[in-house]
Amino acid sequence: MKSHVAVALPLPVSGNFTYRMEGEVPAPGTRVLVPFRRSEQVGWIVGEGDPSGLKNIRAILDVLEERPSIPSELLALARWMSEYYVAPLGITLRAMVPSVLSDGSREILRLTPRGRSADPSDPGLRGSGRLVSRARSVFAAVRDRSDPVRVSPLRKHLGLGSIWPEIRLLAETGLLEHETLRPPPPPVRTRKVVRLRRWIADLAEREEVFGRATRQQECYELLEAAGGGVELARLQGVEGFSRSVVTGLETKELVDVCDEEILRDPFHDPPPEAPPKWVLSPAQKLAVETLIASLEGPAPFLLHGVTGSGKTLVYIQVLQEVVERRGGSAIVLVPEISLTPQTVKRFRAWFGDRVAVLHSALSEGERYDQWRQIRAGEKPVVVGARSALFAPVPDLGAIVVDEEHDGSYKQSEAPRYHARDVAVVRARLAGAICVLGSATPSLESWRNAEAGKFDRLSLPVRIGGRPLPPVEVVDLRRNRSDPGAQGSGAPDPAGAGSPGDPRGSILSPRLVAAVRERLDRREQAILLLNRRGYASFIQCRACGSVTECPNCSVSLTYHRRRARLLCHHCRHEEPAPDHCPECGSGDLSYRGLGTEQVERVVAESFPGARIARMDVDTTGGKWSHHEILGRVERGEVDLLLGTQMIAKGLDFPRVTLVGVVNADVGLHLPDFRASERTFQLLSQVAGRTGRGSLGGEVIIQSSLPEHYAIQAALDHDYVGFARRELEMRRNPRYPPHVRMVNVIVSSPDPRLAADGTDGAVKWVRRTLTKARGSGPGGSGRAGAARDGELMDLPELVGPAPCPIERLHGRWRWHFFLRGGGIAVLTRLLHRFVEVYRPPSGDVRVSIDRDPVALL
DNA sequence: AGCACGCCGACT
DNA sequence: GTCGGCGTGCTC
Repeated sequence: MKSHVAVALPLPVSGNFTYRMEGEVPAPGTRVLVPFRRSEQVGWIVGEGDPSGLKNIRAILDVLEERPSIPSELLALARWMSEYYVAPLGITLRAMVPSVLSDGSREILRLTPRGRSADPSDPGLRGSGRLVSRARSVFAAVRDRSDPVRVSPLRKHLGLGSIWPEIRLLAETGLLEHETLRPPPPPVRTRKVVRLRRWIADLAEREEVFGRATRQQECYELLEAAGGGVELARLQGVEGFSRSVVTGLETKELVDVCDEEILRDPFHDPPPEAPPKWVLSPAQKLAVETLIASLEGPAPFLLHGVTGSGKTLVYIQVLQEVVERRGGSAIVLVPEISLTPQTVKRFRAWFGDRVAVLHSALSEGERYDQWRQIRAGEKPVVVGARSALFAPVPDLGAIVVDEEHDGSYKQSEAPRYHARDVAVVRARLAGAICVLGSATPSLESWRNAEAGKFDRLSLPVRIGGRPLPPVEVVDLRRNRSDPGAQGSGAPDPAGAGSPGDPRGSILSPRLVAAVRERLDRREQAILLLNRRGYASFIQCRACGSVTECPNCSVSLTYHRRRARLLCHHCRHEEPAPDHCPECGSGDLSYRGLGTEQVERVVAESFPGARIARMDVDTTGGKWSHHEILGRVERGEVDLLLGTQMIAKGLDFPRVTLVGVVNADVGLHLPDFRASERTFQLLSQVAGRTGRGSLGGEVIIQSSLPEHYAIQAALDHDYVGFARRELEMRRNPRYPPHVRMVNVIVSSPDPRLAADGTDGAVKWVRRTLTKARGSGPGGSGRAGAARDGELMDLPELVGPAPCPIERLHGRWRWHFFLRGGGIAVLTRLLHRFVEVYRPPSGDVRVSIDRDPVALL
C-alpha cells in the first residue's frame, strides 16, 4: 500500500508538504517525523497528499503517536485560525499542544576519540583556505564546550551562515561526528508499584501459603487493606519491609511489581473542603436558568455582571450542569494574572480533582501530564490562561471566558489569535455554549450584544445586596506640584531631586487620611499604580538628556533596589548612573512615579504599617503570588500596593479602601483603546473593596478628573461609558465599528524597514485600486465580484512609524487596513503574504488582525 | 526558518 | 583565476 499525505510543518511558510506514507495512513492530526532538507522536522498529518507536479517525494520517517495529538475538532479550529489570522497551519498546530510535543529533532556534533586528543594544528586541519580555517574555528568551538554540541546555537555563536561544509570536512577528517537526535519522547515519569495479583480468600489456605513467612503475610495484608496497590518505595521505607519480602511475594506469584506512570499534580495541597452553600440571587438564578436552557443554543452569551455580583458562581452552576448531569467537559479561561490560587480554589472546591489547571508556572512535564489527563477524559474541567482554549477535552459542553475584555487574551506572536474570539468559534464548532463574562465588557462584545449576535445577561447588583463602593476623585493639580507623579518638566522641590527624597504630594492629604483610618481600624487597603519600578526615566537637569534603551526607542526605567536601569520591552539592563552620561553633570532628576517609589513613600508616611508590593518585580518566583496573597488573606498585611496585577479577581472582605495613586498612567498612550483600558482598570480595582460587611470606598487621584473615563468610573457607569466611547470611535472610525488589521514591517536597518513598508503599501494600494475599478459599479473585467460577494474593500491608513519606532533593535513601521468585509480582507491578506516580497535582507512583515495594542 | 545556489568585487 | 561577500528562491 502506497499513499501520499499532506503534512503541516511549523515553519513560516504557507502551504503543506507532501510525503509518501508506507503502510497504514494515520488519522489527520497525527504527529509525524519527516525528512526536510538536510534535517528532520516534526509536523502533523493534515489530510491526503497530492503527488502531482512533485518530483522526489520523500517518505515519512516515523509516526510519533498512536493517537492524534490534534483531535479532528481542533484540526478544524486550527484551519479556521490559520485562515483568519493568516498564520501557517503548522505554526498554529504547534501553539495548540504542549511544547514537548513540538520539539523538533536536533543536529548534534560530538568529538571522536581522535578529535578529543587532537588540537587545531592537526594535520587534517592544515591549509589556508576559507573552508579549512572556518573548520578550524568550528572544531575549536566544539572542543571548548562540553560536547555534544547542538549545531544551530553553535552557528549563531560563531556568527556564520551555513557550517555544513565545515562539518562535512571535519567528519571526513575523522575529528568530529555528526548525529541527528530524534525528538525526545515526551517526559513520562514512572515509579514502582506493588500490586496484588492473587486473592486468597480462605484463611486456612492463607496459613498454608505463608507458613512461617510472617513478614510476607503482613505485607500481603497491608496491600489488601490499601486496596491492592502500594508504592514500592513506601513499603520499603515507611512500612519497613525489606525488598526480599516483596521478592518472596513475587515468586509466589501473589504480587506484581510494575512501573506506573506518575502524573505530576501541580497542586501542592489537597482540594478544599466542600463548597460553601450559596443561595443564588434572583439575577444569578435567571442567568443560570437561561444558560442551561440554551445549552444546545448557538449564540454566545455576554454575562455582564458588576464586580462582586457572583459571576463565578454562575459559571460553576453551568459547569455542574455540563459536567455532572450531562457528562461533558468545560473550559474556563481566565487572564494569566488572575489565575491565582484563590481563583483555582473556587473551582476545586466544587469539582475537586476533576479540575486541570494550565498556567505559566507549570513545568513542561507538569503541563504535559495535565494535557494527557485532559485528553483521557479524567479532567472534565479545565481552568487556564489563553492557550487552555486548546485543551483536548472530550465532549466539550461549555467554554467560559472570564474577564473577556482582558488584553492578555491576544497572543503577540504568530498565530496572533484572540482567545475570546477563537473561543466563540470553537464553541460553535463543538456545539457548546460560550459564556463571556466581565464587569466591563470589551466594546466589541458589547456591540455584538447590541447587534443581537450575543445574548446579554446581566447581574446588576452585588451578592447579598451590597452596594458598590462610593468613588471619589482627588484633583492632583490642586495638590502641590509633583513632577514625579506627573512627569512634567517643573523642577522638584528642594532636595527631591535625589532618589532619596520623594517628597511632594504623591499621596494627597485625603488619601493619607483615608489610609490612616484603615490602619487605625485594623482594616486593609489596596493602592494601585500601574507603573513598575521607581521612576520611569532619569533626566539630566543640566542638559536635559534622558537615558534611553540601546535597542528600543523608550526611556529606561530606574529600579532603585537593584540600582539598575531596565528596559520594560527588551531584556536590556544597565547600572544606574550617578552622573549624566552625556554631560557629566551630577544633577539628575528621577521622573515618572512607579510602584517602588510609592512603596517607599508609603512606608515613610505610615511607619509601622505592614506593606506588601505586588508587581512583576516582586513576583518572580513560582509561588510568590501565592505567598503575597496568602499574607493578605491571613491579615498579615495592612497595605497591598501594586500594578494592575492587584486589580483583578482578588476577594478580601477586610479591604475597605482602594486608592488609585495616579489614574492618568496610560491615558495618553497613542492607542485608541487608552480610555477604555483606563476605565476598565479603574472599575476592576474599585471592585476589590466593599466585598464584605465592612463596606468600602475608593479614592482616585488624577490630573484629569473631568475625563469621561474617570467620570464614568466614579459612577460605576459602564453603560454610559460604552455609549460615549462608541461615539468617540465613530469618527475617525475605529473598532468595534470597523474591523482593523495592523501590518507591521520591521528591520534592524531603518532604511530597509522604510523601503519594505513602502513596497508593501504600494502593493496594497495598487491592489485596492484595481479591485475598486473592477468592482460593482466599475467598468472592470468580468470575475471581479467572482465570489458573488459585494466588493466591500478596506481602506488603507498610513504608513507611519510605530508608536515605539524601535523595539528589540528593530525599526518598525506600520499601516492599517480599516473596514471592509471579513472575507475580502482575508483574501487580500493571503494574496499579500503570497505575492509581496519585501526587499532582501532581514525584513519581517507581520500581520496583526484585530489588534489590541498598537504600540 | 535554514540552506544552497548564484552573482559580483578583492585577493593569490 | 579563486575567495568571500550577500541577494534569491526553494524546501515535499
